[in-house]
Amino acid sequence: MSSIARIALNRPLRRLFDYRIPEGLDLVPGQRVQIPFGRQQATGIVVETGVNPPAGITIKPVTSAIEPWPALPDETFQLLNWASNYYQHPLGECLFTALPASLRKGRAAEEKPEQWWTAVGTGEELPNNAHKQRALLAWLTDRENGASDRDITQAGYTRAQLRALHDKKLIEPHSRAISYSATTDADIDSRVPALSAAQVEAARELAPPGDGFSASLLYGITGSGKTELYLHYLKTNLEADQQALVLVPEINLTPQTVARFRHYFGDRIVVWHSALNDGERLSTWLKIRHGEPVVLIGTRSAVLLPFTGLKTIIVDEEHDSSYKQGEGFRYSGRDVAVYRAHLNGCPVILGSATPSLESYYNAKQQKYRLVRLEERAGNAQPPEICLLDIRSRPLEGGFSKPALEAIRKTLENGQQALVFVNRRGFAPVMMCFDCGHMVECPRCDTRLTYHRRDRAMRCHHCDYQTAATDHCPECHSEAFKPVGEGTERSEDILATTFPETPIVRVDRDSTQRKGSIQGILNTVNTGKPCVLVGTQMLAKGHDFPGVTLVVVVNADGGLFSVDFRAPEQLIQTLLQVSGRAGRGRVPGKVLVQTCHSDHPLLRTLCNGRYLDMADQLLAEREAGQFPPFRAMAIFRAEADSMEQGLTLLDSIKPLTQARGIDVWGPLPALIARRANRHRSQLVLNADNRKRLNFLLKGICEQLDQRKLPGNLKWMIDVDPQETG
DNA sequence: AGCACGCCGACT
DNA sequence: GTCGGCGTGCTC
Repeated sequence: MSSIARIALNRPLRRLFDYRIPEGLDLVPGQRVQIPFGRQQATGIVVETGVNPPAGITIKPVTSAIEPWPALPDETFQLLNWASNYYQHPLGECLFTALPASLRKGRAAEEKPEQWWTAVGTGEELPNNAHKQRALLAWLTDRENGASDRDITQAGYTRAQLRALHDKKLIEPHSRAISYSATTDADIDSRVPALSAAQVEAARELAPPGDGFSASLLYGITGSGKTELYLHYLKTNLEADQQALVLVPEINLTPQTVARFRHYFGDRIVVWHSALNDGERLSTWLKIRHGEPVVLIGTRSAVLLPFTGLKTIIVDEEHDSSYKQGEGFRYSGRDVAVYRAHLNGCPVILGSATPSLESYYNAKQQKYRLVRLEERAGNAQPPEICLLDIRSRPLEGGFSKPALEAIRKTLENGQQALVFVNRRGFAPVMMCFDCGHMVECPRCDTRLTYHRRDRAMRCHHCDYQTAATDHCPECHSEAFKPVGEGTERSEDILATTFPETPIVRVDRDSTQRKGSIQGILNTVNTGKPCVLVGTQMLAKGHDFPGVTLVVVVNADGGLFSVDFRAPEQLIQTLLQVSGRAGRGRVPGKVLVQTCHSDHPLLRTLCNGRYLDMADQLLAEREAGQFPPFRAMAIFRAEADSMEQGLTLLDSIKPLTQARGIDVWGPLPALIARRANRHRSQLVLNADNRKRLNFLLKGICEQLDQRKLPGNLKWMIDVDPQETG
């Protein structure tokens, strides 16, 4: 009896397909195979062998194994199996996301040898006007060993010139295996980075590799030198034949960061991010797969790479929401990293100045060890944070008089100001700008959201809705508007108020227009007085030594959003943006405009201690029974009409009725229409993750049996980052 | 996801 | 007469 292999394909199918294994072929899980699939040939990945074939189907044989070894080694394969189940995403798509594009298509797992060229002719016969070709030929003649394609294009010549010379038989190609330029030992600092007393203390508390799984939450305030600590940790603990993974948010993977690591690890440092091309991807993937002892710095997807000797994982800025993939296979790089460390029996270090409530909660539950680093390196002082109540104050483009005065003073002192417009957490919650009143749901402890389309106010936790009013129901003021409106004009107002001063806008639009954030920031780097206006982008990564004042235009959107994560993100962003101020000699000041200066969270913000706020926020999450106290998942639907999605979600709602599971919706998503697709959602909030997972699996199975119109799509988001 | 099959409208 | 639109169904 011949054996059967159960195989996953890179298709959005929640099923596997069985194939006969031909005589003499040995297959193991994780191995790539070529298989006939319908009328086409496809690449598959072996999931299981020796299974019983289903009855009543003619089983085709595997065409061939693409290579004799598993592309996904055991530990990576197990990790992806776990993730497929945890996130309820089709296994095939999960497995294939761990392969570079060329391997997904079934191409050989080897690098294309680089093309090298040498000159063989003098070029006398070249036409007089072929200056470029003549120059390239001369350049090549100078190089006895020839030059590679890459050398040639880097020297400023083109492929067209190369081809022209080749056609005239003046140059000759050879292939040569890619040689990596080795960093000379002199380039590498063999010492361990020097640490301050506080850093030494923190380093001692981190578990060394070799002691099995451990997770540490490194709480290190801005400027406390977390990167030094990572370097020190890797340098002292990582053995010469071991691999390490350092995850960073995309925005933090800058040449400067990589250079800092290269200084100590030379060519052992390898990077992984979205800007790599297919060749670079394959090359790095192969290094990892073949167990080369690299230290890989990468973004989210790096956590899925086929390491075979992984001994340490570091997740920098672990609170960063970009670790969660927002579409398709919606995994969290941070959470997968923790599971991977567990699977591997190795340590994982989660670092942040503003830890996520999830991680902080795990630390409080003694699941993670909490390592504190609360001393700023050097002698920079933390900024002073003040609240500026704007109730009943006339605003100009969102600014109160005192805020504009503060900006004026700062400029007069020859310093720079940063204006932060908080758009994240912006929720269309109706608020009275005179008395601060907001309309709450009579049945839930939550604010109603304003839906402009039908001028209705709705609750996202039950089906309550009511018509929007023009006046404040409390004080009848006409200043009754959705929070966040009126901030668009911030830049204009600044330009007319301070006509002599450059106003530098930093947001998605302005950076796209001018190419890079760096160009925009040149004005700022001169140190001359100016005002920076921007969103999220300003909060991360960049240092502005000349900025001594930060004005937060409106914090209230984040305080009273329907999204339960908004207050956490607000606090994190405010602290990160505050960290931009006063990095030079002059201490910084932060002015936070709000209609709720008596809000307990904002009051705590003024002492600048993140963990105090995290404690408060955790208490709120517990009271509201939100994650991390419960496990959340969202069924999302997308269709050509809102009706279709809501009907589908309505039909699965009865399936979700179970003890310990709260169900909210179905409701239109906060962004109800995107690219002409109408989006809706059904939120599940469970007291038990296992039960939630079991329930999701059952519903998926049922939905898979149903015949749905082609335009109607549904998906599951486990541990959602955006709950609007 | 691909890809084929299928059934209706406007073209040389 | 047929070319092609995209709805529906299937892939071991």
